[in-house]
Parts: sequence; C-alpha cells; structure tokens
Amino acid sequence: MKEIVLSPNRCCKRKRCVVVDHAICRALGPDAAAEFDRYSHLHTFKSGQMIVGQGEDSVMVGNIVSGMVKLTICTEEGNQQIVGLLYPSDFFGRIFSDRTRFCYEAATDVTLCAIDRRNFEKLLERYPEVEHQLLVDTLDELDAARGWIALINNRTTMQRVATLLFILMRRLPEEIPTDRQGIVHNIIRFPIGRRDVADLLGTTPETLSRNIQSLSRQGVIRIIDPNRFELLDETRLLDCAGELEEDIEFIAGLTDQRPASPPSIGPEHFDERESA
Amino acid sequence: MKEIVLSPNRCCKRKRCVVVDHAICRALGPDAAAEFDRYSHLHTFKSGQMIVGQGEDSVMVGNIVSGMVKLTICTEEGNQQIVGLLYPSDFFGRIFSDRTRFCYEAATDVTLCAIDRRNFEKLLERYPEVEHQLLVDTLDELDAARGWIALINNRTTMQRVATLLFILMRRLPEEIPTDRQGIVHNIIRFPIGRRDVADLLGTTPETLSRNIQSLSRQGVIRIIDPNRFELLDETRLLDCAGELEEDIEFIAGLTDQRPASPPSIGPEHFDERESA
DNA sequence: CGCTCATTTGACAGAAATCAAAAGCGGTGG
DNA sequence: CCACCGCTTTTGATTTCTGTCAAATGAGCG
Repeated sequence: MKEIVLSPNRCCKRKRCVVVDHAICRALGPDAAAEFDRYSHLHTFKSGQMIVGQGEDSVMVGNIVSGMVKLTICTEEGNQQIVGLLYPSDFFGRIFSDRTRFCYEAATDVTLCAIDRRNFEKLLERYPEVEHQLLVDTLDELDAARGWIALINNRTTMQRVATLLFILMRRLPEEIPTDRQGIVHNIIRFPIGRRDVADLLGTTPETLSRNIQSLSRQGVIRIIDPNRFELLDETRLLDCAGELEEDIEFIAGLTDQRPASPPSIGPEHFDERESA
Repeated sequence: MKEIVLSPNRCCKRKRCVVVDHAICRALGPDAAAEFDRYSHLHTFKSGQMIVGQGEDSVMVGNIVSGMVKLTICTEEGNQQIVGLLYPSDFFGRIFSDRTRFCYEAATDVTLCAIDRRNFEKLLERYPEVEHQLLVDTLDELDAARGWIALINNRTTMQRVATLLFILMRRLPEEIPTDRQGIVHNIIRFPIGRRDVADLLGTTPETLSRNIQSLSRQGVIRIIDPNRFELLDETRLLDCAGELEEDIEFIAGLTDQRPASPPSIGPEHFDERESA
C-alpha cells in the first residue's frame, strides 16, 4: 500500500504498476487512465479470504496486482470446485451481469486494483477501444477454459498431473535455469497449495501425492520440497502425460505467444503466453 | 438453401431466419444488417464433416442456423476431446486470432450463416454496439465453460451423467409434456451420439451405458430408445447427481435466464438460458 | 518440547477402463 | 422375404486406478 502515487497515464496508483502493461490497463489511453485512477483503489486480502461471494451482486471488478485468486463454486457441503485460477494482471469480477456465478477467493495473499463495476462499465461505454481489448482478452480466456476442459477430460490422474507439470515448467521458469556447472535445471513450482492443486485437477491430495512420488521414483522429476520439483526427464514426462508435446502445447496454448504477458495458468488462462 | 430472400434488416438471408433473434444478429441495426447480408452466405455441412480445422487460419465465422457443432481437440492418435457443443444461434469461429485452437466439426447435419472473418472484424470496428453484444455473449460463454469444468470435476461418472440429464431435461423439453391422461412427461434427449456424449463427459460409451441402465433399473428414468428417455423421478435424479438442485442450477446457469435465447448446452453454453 | 497442520504412506473397497462378446438395428442385395 | 453386413449399444469378466479411511512422518511455531 506504500508507493502510491497518482499518475495520469497509469491505471494503478503505484508509481510503477507491475501489471499495467499486461492488464486491461494497457488499453487505457491517458484520458481513460485518469478516469480509471479516479475510481480505482488498491485492496489487499489475506490468503483464504473471500473477495467476491458466489451469487452476490457483482459490485467490484479490477485487476490482480499480486498473488493468486481462486475461482470456485462452493457447494453447501463445503466441497469447493476450482474452476479457474487468476494470476497477476488478470481481470477479476463479472461485468454486464447482476450476479457473479463463481466465488473469488484469495489463494495466497493478494493485492487487487479494484474499481466499482458500474463505473467500469460506464468507462467502457465511453472508450470502445478498451472494450475491444476486453473482448480480445475474454476470447483468449474462453480458449483457455476450453483447453482446461481438454486437460481434465484426460483419463488418468497421472496424465493430468504430468500435463500440469509440463505446463507449469514451460510457464514458470522463474528459478535460475543453470547451476555452477552450467547445467540447465528446469524448476517446476506449484503456485498454490497441494489441496488446491488436487481440486484443480479433480482429484484428492492423496492421489496427487502418489502420482508425484511415482514420477520421482521413475526419475522423471526430483522433489525439492512439496511444492518445488526439478524436471529430470522431459521426454518421459511427456510419455506420462500420454499426449504428444505438440498436443499439449496446443491445449496449453503455449504456441500462441502474445507480446507482453505474464505467466498464467489454470482454467482461467494457463494459456496464451510463453514468457520463456 | 431455399427461401433465400435478401432482407435489409435481417442478417441471415432467409425470409424468416430462425435464429436471428438469438444470434449476434440481434444486435445488428439496419445498416449493420445490410452489410452483414452483403458478405454472409449460408453453408451446409453433413454430419461428421469438418467445418474449421484445428490450427488453421480462421477465415470463416458466423452463426449456426440448424444442427449441432462439436468443438474438439483432435489429437494425432484420433482420440478426440470434446470441449464444447454449439447449438443453433451460437456463434462459431475465432475472431481476433490468426489461428483457431479447436476444431469445429458437424455433429449433425448443419446449416451455417457464415461470413469472412476479416469482414466481420471490420464490421465490428464500425459498429461498437455489435462488438459490445459479442463481449456480453462471450462472457456468458466463459461462465458456461467454467460451469462445465465444475461438472466434469465431479467425482463419479454417475454424478456427471445425472447432472447432464438434469440439464438436458430443463433445457430441451421439446416433446409434448402431457399425455392423454394429462400426466406430464419429461422427455430427455441426447442431441448427439452416445460416443460424443461419452467424450463430453470424459468417460467411455460402456460406462455411460452402464450408468444409464442403472438409472433405468432404479426407476429414475425410462429408456425410450438409446437417445431418448423419460424422467420418472426428478428427486432421485438429483440424488444421483449428488448435488443440491440449486447448485446444479447454478452450475448450469439455469437461473440466469436471458430474454430471448434458444436452448443450448455443453461446455459452450449449456447455461445462460431457460426456455422453460 | 508439544502443538498444529500439511504431506506422505499403507490398506482396502469401490469405480471405471479395458477387453471381449452378444444383441439390436438399418441398409443392401440376393 | 431373408441373409448378410456394418454399426451402435449393451452386457460380462477382468484389471487397473482411485477415493476413502487411517496412521505415520515431517515442518513450522509458540
């Protein structure tokens, strides 16, 4: 919440907004940005906090600045269904509908750049180029959601786990990829907890753990800690995924690199990007 | 292909286009409609024919006038993954991208109202209100796709089958709902073949058949023919779905009735509508 | 150290895929 | 009219996988 500076052509109120070049803000011209600035505020949520409840009137929309947001359907018995995962720069909330059909929940500590929904809709009316960008982004998200459907339609859990690891590897190579001997190490990291990963893949933590241990025993990956792995054998990981690499890349949309976009996975958009 | 008459404020070239009030055409004003008419053509495809191939440059977009279209990912080994199902009035094709990530295939005999993609994109530039409607529709489709993710994340196949039947029942009550004794009969029909239904639910035809037979033995449904059933016990169907009715309605988006929209199911949009 | 929580491991029962075969159905041609 | 063929659907037997229950291990923390 520090470093907040009003800047006329930056949508977020930070001097240097980390997501402004990727979020919908990138379509905001100076006028639109000034207007967005006037109405938007930064909000923070602790991991586990609900941001927008399912079925509620959607009053707040905006961008994720940092952290991850789970999109879930919460059934009354408490067994959540994860239907999406939002990364920094992703748009959250539901515009043009009186009700959000899903529940937005902080999967980690989260900072949001939020704006009143009605104000944002009015802004879109006045700036068609922003609405256009939003349409383009939404079409990408739709493709991503369908790619995710393809992934979880895979027969075995192992296929889903291996495919997810492959996608995460291509998507989040945040660690230093070489060691002192100059050997490349592909590090894979779960951006959310095991429980959530299991829900995301439509399985249980136990089965997920078994599959990860199995991959480790096969020498496909090395387990660094419960949320970090090193990929040792990409070829065999693809074997376990049970699909050709090109099929996965297609499913994951990895071949569809957009110019300036951050890493992002999940039903939301684990596609669209390859930050390499 | 008969009955084709140019009409200045109808996007499709039929004297009375059956989908014009539901498709994106409904947002076309007289000028836009005339322009749409100038560029659009009716096309027919036989069941099984490919309409747009996966990975191809998307040259054609438009509306489905009659029949159903499967949205699939075709892996090289031939095992298709169904990621969507398009009904009459649904928009098909991918705009604002050079490549369609999915394969559009006729699931039945299909009639399309097609238009060159570039021409349609140019049309959108000139008519922001049409682009706005497309954004609203796309957001609905995204919700629907996420609802579908929730459905196929359900643990057991029986839950998925029962949920699908419930959705189809609420969606396609096309048959006469009462007999000569005045008793209401809820008829459920598979709009596509069993193989495709199995793919849609991420299972096999064998398991699908077993579950349907099981529902029949339990007296929940009566099998009229392999693709048509009568619902005998809605309460127990909901029990088998393993979710509360309201949850399913939420997942299916059945509570979200839009004014003038035809029935539609599937990852595409089995939601958004309740034609009652 | 003792507490809590997440992850792992084990044992087992249930569910679903697979393989295989039988039954139903529509069309074709004798 | 009937035999034959190809197709879809159904049924059966078997194996594999996965969820569930339960317990052990390990990490973080006051």
